[in-house]
Amino acid sequence: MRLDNMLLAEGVSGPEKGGGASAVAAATAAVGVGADNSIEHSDYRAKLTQIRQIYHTELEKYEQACNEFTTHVMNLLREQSRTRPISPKEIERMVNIIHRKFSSIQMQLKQSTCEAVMILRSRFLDARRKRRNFSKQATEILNEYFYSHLSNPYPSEEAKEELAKKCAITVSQGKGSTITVSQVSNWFGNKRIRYKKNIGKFQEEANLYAAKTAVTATQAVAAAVHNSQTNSPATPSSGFQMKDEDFQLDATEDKNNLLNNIFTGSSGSYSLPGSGDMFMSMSNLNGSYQPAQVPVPGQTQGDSIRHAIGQSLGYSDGLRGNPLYSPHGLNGNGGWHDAVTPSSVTSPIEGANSVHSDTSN
DNA sequence: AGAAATGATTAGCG
DNA sequence: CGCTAATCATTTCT
Repeated sequence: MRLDNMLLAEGVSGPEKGGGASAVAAATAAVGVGADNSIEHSDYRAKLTQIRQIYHTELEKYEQACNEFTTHVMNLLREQSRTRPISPKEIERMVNIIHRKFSSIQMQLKQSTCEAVMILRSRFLDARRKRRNFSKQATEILNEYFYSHLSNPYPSEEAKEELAKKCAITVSQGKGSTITVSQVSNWFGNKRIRYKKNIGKFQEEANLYAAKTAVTATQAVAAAVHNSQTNSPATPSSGFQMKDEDFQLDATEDKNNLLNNIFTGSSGSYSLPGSGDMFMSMSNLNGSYQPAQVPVPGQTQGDSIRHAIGQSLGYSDGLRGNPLYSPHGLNGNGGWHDAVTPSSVTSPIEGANSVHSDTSN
């Protein structure tokens, strides 16, 4: 019978109580379709054993009830046999009827148990229902990679593995700690899409991570800042028609915010090790940088700071791919080419334009 | 409570 | 098979 097989496969039926461990192991093995589900197993196991227990107790109850009922009927028949003759055949027939009734009830039990297991399984396997956000550190690592490879954010298999490992290591504090390669792939898929869809929204993040990866070489920065005033390294001028206006339109506001955030260190837990030096340099470069609530004519000041950063930090891969500072790898069609098409952008870039909802002013 | 963020899944494409 | 785009379901933020 199919239900029996099913239950057996799930480890619900099969070995009677006592052999639980092996049964559960079999069950988890059966459930473990993939390979990467050694997490949260305990939860599933607990639920499964619960189901198993219920199933067995119910089954036992039914059996007992069946026996009791048959003996009861037998007694009745025996009593009746005094008043009228009852053939053994008739008795057998009765017993059969009773047994059939009870077995049908058992079928129902099995079926509902099966259903419960299926539900449990689907719940368990459908990770969407058990989504855990990655830890701060993990997303940080992933973001770092993403923004430092913004021109081509497609990590190779090895890179994915490494990232997964790195995330797992830094996260090793408790639940949901292991991040698999496919999770890394998912993350990058989501990130690419979402970044592309609304670049403006990610501007702050992009700059933050760009700066972050950049500060790992603060000395170089300091050195670069001094003689970068007249250099122009940051725009390779590769026939790319990404107009700066696109960014300026939607980014001026963000720019100021993020700059404030970066340099005041007010954005959460982010701290910039060498920010003091950098800030000083920047301030000197553009003359007047007011820390907090700038009245926001923004453009000039933001631009100068932008250039200062772009020039001083332009060596890094991260900034090369950063839309604020240089043409990024996104083409108009939505592709992520770093080989740029000569001089024909067939469609205006939607992602950047669509951001400014208020065209007035 | 509702919106936003986010990880996972799915269909479709090359 | 890996990617994109759309979508789902859950978590986190407001």
